[in-house]
Amino acid sequence: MFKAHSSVDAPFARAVLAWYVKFGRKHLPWQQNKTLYGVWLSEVMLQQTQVATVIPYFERFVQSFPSVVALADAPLDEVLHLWTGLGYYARARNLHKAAQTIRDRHAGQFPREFEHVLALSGIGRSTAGAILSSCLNAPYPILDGNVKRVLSRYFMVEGWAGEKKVEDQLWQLSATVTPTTQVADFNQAMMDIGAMVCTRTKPKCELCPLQKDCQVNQQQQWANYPAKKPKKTLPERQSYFLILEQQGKVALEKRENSGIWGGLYCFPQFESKATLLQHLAQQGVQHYQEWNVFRHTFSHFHLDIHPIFATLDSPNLTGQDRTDWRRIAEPAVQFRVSTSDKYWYDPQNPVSIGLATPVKNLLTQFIRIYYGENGVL
DNA sequence: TAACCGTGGAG
DNA sequence: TCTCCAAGGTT
Repeated sequence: MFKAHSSVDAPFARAVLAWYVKFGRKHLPWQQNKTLYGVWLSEVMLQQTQVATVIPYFERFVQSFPSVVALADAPLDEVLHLWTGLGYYARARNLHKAAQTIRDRHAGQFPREFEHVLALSGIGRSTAGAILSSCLNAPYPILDGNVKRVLSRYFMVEGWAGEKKVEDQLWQLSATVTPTTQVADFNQAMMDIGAMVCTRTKPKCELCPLQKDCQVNQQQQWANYPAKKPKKTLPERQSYFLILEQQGKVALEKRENSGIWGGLYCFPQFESKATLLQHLAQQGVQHYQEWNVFRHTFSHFHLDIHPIFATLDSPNLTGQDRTDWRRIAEPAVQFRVSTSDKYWYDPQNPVSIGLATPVKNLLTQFIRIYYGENGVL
């Protein structure tokens, strides 16, 4: 495991640190009154996610869960609720699990030792280094997308960073240029340079503190570095969402804790229109309404969503309970949703559960139609 | 090693 | 409308 190698007096580190004093970001929410907990939370939220997207989520999260133990003690549904729309929901599940590990095995204190941090769910080498360097100035390099781009260009590294050989080389380079002191500012500066100066397209080389010795700049080759990842066309899948209404409430199911939208609540899904209609027929429902089809794109496939709306309009439920849905007529209570995997969701009195973005949007659409413009979500 | 895992902004 | 990809980690 490489630690930082460089001296702050090395030209690379000096240039980067001097740039940071003048132009670096110092006013992001998680940079104020730094705590290991807050920095950890921000680093996880920022994985594969842009700063502007994260800020409001971060604010809501620390408001609801001011400490590691508060997070650990919260129901997972509440955590996923606050993560709704941010994507990569395994991050939220891992965050919750790690908080419980910290509560139970580290006396509620976020660990300060690299190996212990790395062992927590959802924290890899780069995130562990980012947390400890940012909070404690511990001498660990980082390697996020920004740093990869800066180093790939400065040293003109060949090959796609997804290949282990290339990634190993970038880690080695990062450790070599990272100083053993002032690591917090240095690492932040490298990310800032990557995000603000050494951008993917049209880098502002004239504003870069590393311009003089940057190999890509000298050869006017920025467009070719870093190497692009080999692209492949995303497969297309179809899914039929049943939006089943009864007395103003909508049927939702809790998804498995793994896979896409893991742990979130979703409309009952069907692979074909025929199977959905067959299901409806079994409920004695004859009428339905097809809403507009729309495409939702994930990182690795397209999903064409076909929403089909129907109503269970006979309120006198004789107690026969012929359908799955009628067995769950009791609405879930706030904070106790997990006890049932199917329930009637009341959009006017919403419980705290995780909802995928298309589900949330369809619920909004439902409210507009069913309650008019005054609905609550 | 490669697939899996979300969403939204930029161009 | 479509492609690319962002403060990556896990399986």
